[in-house]
Amino acid sequence: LATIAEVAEHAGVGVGTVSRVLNGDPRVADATRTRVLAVIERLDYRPSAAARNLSRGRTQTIAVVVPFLTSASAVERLRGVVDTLRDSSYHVVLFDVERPQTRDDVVSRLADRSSSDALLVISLPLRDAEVARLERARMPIVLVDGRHGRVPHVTVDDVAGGRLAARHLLDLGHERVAFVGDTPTPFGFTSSDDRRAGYEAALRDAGIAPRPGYVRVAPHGRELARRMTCELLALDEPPTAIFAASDTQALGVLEAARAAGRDVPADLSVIGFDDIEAASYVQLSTVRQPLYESGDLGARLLLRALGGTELGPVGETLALELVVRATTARCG
Amino acid sequence: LATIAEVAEHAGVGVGTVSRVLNGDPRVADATRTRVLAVIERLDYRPSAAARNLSRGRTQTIAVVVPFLTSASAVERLRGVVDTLRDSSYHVVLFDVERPQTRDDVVSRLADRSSSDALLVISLPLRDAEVARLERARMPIVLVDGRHGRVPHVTVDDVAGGRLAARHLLDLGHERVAFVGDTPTPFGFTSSDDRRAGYEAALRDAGIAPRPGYVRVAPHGRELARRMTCELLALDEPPTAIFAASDTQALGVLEAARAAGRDVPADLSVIGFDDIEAASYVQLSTVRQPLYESGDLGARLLLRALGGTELGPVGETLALELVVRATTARCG
DNA sequence: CTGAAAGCGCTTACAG
DNA sequence: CTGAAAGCGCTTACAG
Repeated sequence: LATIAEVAEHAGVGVGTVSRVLNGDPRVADATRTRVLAVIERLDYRPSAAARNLSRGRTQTIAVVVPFLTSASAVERLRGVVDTLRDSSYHVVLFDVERPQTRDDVVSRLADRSSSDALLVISLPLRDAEVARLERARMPIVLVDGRHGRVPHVTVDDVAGGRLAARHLLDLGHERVAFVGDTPTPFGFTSSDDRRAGYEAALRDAGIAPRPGYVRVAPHGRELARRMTCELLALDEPPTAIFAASDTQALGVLEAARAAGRDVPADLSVIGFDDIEAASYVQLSTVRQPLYESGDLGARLLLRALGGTELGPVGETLALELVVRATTARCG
Repeated sequence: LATIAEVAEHAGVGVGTVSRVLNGDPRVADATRTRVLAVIERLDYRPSAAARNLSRGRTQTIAVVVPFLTSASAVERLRGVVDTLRDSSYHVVLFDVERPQTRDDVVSRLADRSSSDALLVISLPLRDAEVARLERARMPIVLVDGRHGRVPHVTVDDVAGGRLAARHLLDLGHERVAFVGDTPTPFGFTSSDDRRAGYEAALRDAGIAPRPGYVRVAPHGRELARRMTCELLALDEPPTAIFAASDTQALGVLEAARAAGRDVPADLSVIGFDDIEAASYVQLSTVRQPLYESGDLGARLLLRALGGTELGPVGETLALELVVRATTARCG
């Protein structure tokens, strides 16, 4: 309720001096500072963020865009971002993008320095036109789980990850290895496709011909993965192993296996991707990608950019790791 | 980059007129409006949020405080909040509170109309002094999964929920029923205690004397729940059923049972609380509380308050539901 | 070390 | 229907 003018009045100084005290400017006499601080305390004065933002031209705010409900992994990345930003002086404004329409609105509105100082985008590709507009607005950006030639980003090598998963199954003697993944999304994700490419490359390298019907895709989600698996298990020659493009989908695969009376891993090996928390609940073998760390690193990069460091179009690639638990075993 | 003054200049009008066009004020001639809109379009003009906030005295921002990593259920509530607020004109500023220290800082800083218009607090009790200060700042507040005499809130009846869980186990013929829950937290949560109270009441009603050592508490988390269960299972007379105060803890219970070679539900029945997504993965019986809906309803209440409706200290109590899956069965 | 004043970019009575 | 001007509450050169 109190304003800087009232504080100045009560302390018998000018507003400029109060402002200097507020901002830790050293050129204020100790006696004056003490007096001003006492008045601030007494009046329970808090500077208006809105006024400060306007006059400084900064908002101390970072906009974080994330497709929230879409995947458990996005939440994990967000945690990394929020944890890191908490110790900074920046606030996090959360934009949850579900529909492509919302995505477009949000991204276009965000190219606006008056509402946030910087932009962190999780698991959402940016179009060239959008990047251009953001650059024009001189808005620092970092992409987490996204890639763009002109924007700093944090990713993993999904193709290598797909290879890793498939090779694990091949090493266990499996030859009938199927893939369950995502259809192309309206947002333009490519992770699932990249993982499939890695899977196919690994099979090729092992001299195994691709089988028709062994690659299944549907919109992301456990339920549809379950259904695709039902179809796979009903084939004349069903797979002995399945690589799911995400742990969420692997959970659907496990569900279908259980419903079909297939013992995992005796009858069917299953491997996922991500290592979300639920993966360890069900002892799922998977390819771990550092989700939390990706958010953490992305936030750090952004803070560095806000600190004035020119990041350039750097891409940080985080390491993947095969995590063998109880859902994969030797074939036969 | 463009300002309202430049738009006005280019359109040959005053800034007031541009402002009126921006805000949909009807008293602008159609011709003028068209001309102004054309200039806005051409200059790619976007009003400065900071300037608007300062002059309107509102920020179009809702601060959401949530103990984020602490529990899967908090994330689910947050989803409900964010989903509902997305279709409003309000932005969500996320405050993730992990340490009690952070909690205090955040809550005290938040009593400030210049940085947000309203406050939504998830799973965090508010102290009287804090409520008083918030009221003084005339800041609308809603508590989700919290209770306070003077603040609108959304909760469930945890005592009744505890009863529901225990009675389910009793109905199945169990007499040696243990409880695994949380120690009092520095934040002052009481859900676990309330659920335990319900559990104890149900046992009492059934004429079953409380057994020493059957009630175990530790800080929230799967791992510690696992350890407590190990101890329970090592008792001379181990329980035949365990009620965990949350699904997260129930997952730890299941882990311990598996490690100890106890078949669930043949040797041990397990029931949780919450019905987080992972519960269905592992076929966990549980008491479902509407997590997403609690966030959704909380956000709606807050929007109503922001719309000028006086809410009063209403408390909305959502319904609980027993969900029987595969981890509970008849005793013996 | 400090004050007076301009400026940040909007909104909104107030006149006309 | 529209313009000129005050006001929102800070920050920051500019003088002194």
